[in-house]
Amino acid sequence: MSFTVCAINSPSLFALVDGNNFFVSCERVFNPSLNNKPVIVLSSNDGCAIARSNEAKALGIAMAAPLHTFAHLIKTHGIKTLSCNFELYGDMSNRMMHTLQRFAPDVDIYSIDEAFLDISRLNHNDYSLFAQSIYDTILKHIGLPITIGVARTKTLAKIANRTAKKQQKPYLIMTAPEDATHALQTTDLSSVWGIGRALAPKLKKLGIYTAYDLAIKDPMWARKVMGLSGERLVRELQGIACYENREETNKKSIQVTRSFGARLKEFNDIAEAISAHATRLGEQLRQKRLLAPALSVFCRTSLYSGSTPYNGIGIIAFDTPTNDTSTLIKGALHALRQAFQPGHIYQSAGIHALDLVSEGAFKQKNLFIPPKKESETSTHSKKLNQAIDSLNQHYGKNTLFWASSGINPRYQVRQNNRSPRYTTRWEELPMVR
DNA sequence: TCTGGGGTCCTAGGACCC
DNA sequence: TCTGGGGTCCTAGGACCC
Repeated sequence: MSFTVCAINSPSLFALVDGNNFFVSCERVFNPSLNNKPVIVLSSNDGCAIARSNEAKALGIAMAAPLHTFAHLIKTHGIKTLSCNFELYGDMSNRMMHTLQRFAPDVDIYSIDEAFLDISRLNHNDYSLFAQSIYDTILKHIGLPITIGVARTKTLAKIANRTAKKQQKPYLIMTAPEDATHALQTTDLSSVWGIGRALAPKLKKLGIYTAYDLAIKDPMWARKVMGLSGERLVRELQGIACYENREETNKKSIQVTRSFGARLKEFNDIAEAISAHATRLGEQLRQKRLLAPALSVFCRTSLYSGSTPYNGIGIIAFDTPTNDTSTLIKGALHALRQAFQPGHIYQSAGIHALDLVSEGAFKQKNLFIPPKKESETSTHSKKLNQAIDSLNQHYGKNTLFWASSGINPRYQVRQNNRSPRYTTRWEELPMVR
């Protein structure tokens, strides 16, 4: 096969670092009795599997499999099931990403457990040594096992990483195009980064079954069949980088969505959930110094109940973009009144803020609010939010909360077996006896 | 009893303008 | 009686990711 390599004087090179079974590995750091056992971390409400140890994968438990579909295996194989503990995983992720920054100046954090290191200009002689040293450091300092894939493009680095995992190696170096051939031939099309549910069957009908089959296509053909992203994908598979590391940019949207711990019918119960979501949204907006110009709110019934699902949506636009919790709650409840219809059995509700603007960039004032009044109220609410945020940061989430979120709310998620938040709560610090 | 939650990017089509 | 064509912007929805 003939690959076109990109410009010879500055070939790109990426290392994809990916935590192995990340959530399970985070749990094992603090609970070694989980080692070598089938372990599953469940989604909120303990609904389905969102992380599986290798032992659990070997039992045939699929990603996102609902708990009840493998309940019979739990007893017979002694599977440990844990409720998710995102406070712990988020903190472990921060530590891992921070450590990775020692190895490359440009780290693109792609998800909670993955980062692309742009190592184009590092000129290492031996990338195996480099990868091994990353592996050793993360294992020693953070306690997490990782896998590293090194290749000319992000898409190939993904494939290198996946292939290394399959071979149970800590890393795979795929710097020369010919190194990639075998990995591409043994990677199923549907495992390629960017090929999902819709494209895989479409391409298979056209006789493309592996990553290799796609890599030898003409990029312009791919453009016609799959659009711009298809063209880029084929080029990436051919070793021509189309995706650089991303600049750190502001988030464009934030959503807070939860399934309820029980099915809910009453407006007031759902209003409490939405109020709690709006509070969380406010915290996140303020932390990132962002403002929401508008919100959409939804409440929906279960997709699996048998009856026709209902999904109500309501929208509220604010006079001026805001991150004030009290304003967000009022607006969200107003929007919920549009979304809610009596008579349904609701399963989840959420709130979604789009088109976020940064606090600094937003100077424009609303024409219809007298400047003095506006600034007084906004200074007052700013101080209140700051006070609540700092109390909650210091003493733990929900030390102070808004009464509209309910004292003993019925929406509360079920978490029957959540591990302690070892690294972020003083009172949950691991004890050495 | 029981089926997650949080993101980004691209595209097609409509509205609108000249 | 005749009723263009091209451009931009916005939005909803689809597809993808973890």
